[in-house]
Amino acid sequence: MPSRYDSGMSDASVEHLAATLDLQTVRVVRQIAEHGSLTAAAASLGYSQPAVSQQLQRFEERTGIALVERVGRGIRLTESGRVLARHAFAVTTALEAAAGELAEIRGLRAGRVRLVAFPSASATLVPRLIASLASEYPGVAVTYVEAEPPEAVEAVRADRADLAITFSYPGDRDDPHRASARGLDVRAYGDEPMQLVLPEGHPAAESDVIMLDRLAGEPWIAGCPRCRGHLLELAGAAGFTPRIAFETDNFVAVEGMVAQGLGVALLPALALEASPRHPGIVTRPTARADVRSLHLVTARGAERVPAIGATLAALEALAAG
Amino acid sequence: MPSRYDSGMSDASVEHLAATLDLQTVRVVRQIAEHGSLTAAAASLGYSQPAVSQQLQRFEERTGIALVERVGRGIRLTESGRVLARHAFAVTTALEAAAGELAEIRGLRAGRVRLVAFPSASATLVPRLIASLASEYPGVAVTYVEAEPPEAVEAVRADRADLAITFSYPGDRDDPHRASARGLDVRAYGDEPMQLVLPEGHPAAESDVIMLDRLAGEPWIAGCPRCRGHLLELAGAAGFTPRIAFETDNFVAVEGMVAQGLGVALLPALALEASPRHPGIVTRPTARADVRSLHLVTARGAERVPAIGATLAALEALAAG
DNA sequence: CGAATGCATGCCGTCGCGTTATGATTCCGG
DNA sequence: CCGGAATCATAACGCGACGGCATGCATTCG
Repeated sequence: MPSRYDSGMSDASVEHLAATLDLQTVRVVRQIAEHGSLTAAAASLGYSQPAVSQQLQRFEERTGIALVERVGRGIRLTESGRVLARHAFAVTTALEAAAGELAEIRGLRAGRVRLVAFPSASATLVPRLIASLASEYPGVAVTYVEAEPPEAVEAVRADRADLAITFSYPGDRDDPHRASARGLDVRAYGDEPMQLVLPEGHPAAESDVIMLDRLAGEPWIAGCPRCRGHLLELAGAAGFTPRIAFETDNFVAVEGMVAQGLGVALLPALALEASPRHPGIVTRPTARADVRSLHLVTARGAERVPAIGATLAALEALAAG
Repeated sequence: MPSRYDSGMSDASVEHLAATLDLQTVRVVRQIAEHGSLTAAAASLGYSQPAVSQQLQRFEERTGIALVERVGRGIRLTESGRVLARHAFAVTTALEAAAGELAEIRGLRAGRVRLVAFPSASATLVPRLIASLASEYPGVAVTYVEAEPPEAVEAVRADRADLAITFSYPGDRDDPHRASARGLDVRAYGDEPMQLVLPEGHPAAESDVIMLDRLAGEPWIAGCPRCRGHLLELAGAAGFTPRIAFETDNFVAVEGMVAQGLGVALLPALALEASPRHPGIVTRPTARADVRSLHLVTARGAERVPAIGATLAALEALAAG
């Protein structure tokens, strides 16, 4: 014969109980344990007294677990109530720890951003960026690795980096705007002028700008594979196929070779800025003012990550300054 | 100049953030961290996919904290998301621990009940009660202390006991039904017959029941103060004032004195049951079938505490059996 | 014995939070 | 290169949880 004293749901599962435990009840019970009365708990939580009263009633009806019992004109926690209050401390403490860390990240007092950029940015753009971030947000950790555009984009996709600085040139078959960056955010970050590099005294250097086809017969010193692709693209448009005499991805070496009269080269402006101007060379823009485009690649929505947003903002400031 | 990349709420307080952290988001993020996709997290939580999608959006709008970023056709957690996921484990673990303990109590596999009862119940009612509880609910801890009714009620009020077994007699000025138990629950637990105790061979023992006034001239052996009060009350109703020859709260001693012919006594049935019948005495009910009433006193609503409810049910079963 | 205290109750408006249906991308296989 | 599957976002909608306020009831205190 069932007693009138059984709860009627004594065998409900622990999982279901955990799923129906709500934070409000946990907070309420914690405050009741600390203040001893329902009214004081309500005031402490910024609620009206009936609110917490109903909160408890809903919980008790839902779970069949009595948390408080009336005594006189007040209440006190039952055994279950005290048990929950004890755990409530652990729960709210863990939540506050989480909130603290999130606030640190949101306030840019913590966080990290993993940069990846092409090599010629390593000596110019990236150091300035890192210095700017470090002085403004000392709590944000910045890491940096070098990688050519295709690998850089892949690093973002595979979550090995947060922000990739890439470049592309018109006609580039690996243009980050195209398929390789599908599902990512790509921001244009301005254009970088291409500079022709000639030995001092080269006849073509007499004019301020140079038609590319004037150098059709020169031996060329090519850079990295993609830079070489850009050269071939531009030369093709100008109606000739350049004769590649040397190849190296070391820009300083390129300048040295040009100074030695071994050939001419086409270098992006950043590469030339990376080191003090090598003696014995001159640089001229192309007549068509050719450029390569810079891009910032992130996961979609990543600008809302404070550290990444701050990095994007710093990059904008660098471009403007 | 504010950048377009700032969140717009970077200085909101940690307290506010902790207050707006909700359990659903914590659970969702935990599942996303474990399953890697929003759809799988939804399935794991038993929700539809849009539900968790909106849950995340609401959180991000409320707090300005991005938890996920899109990549390809999927998502991944941001830095903040991973931080929250890490803490989410602590939070849900603490909640599950709480749920587990509550379920144990609800399922009567744990819990405690603190009993307090009057002395003559110690040897009869209480042992049977404890034995019954111990065999049916081995996980429930039972403690017991002896106290006379006024102190027993006070123990419940002061949270030194959960359940008091008390008695009262008609006209009792300390009747638990009255002011002393204000704000508590009082349940009637039947009546206990009062028995007159006479030495063997006493002339009044020849009849099956005894009119109290037949013993008006006898010396009386009184029990505890309240028992003495009951005797005075009944004798007063019968028209005489008993002459108290001895007083002791030791019921066995009372029986011994009666057996020695030192007087007669009025004892409750439970006191007589507590020990084997003392030789040389006989017991008879009073002609008016006088009784004292038993009561069970708890905090209001305490019957919903599983261990206390089970104790009440066990007491009912004992009374019925 | 009236005033004050503490909790419960009833009523009600709002909005959080689910659902289903549908759209927009992305990825994959033929 | 082109459907189809997979994944998340969006829209529309309904319900119930959850607040507040006003009020009632029991207890306690002066």
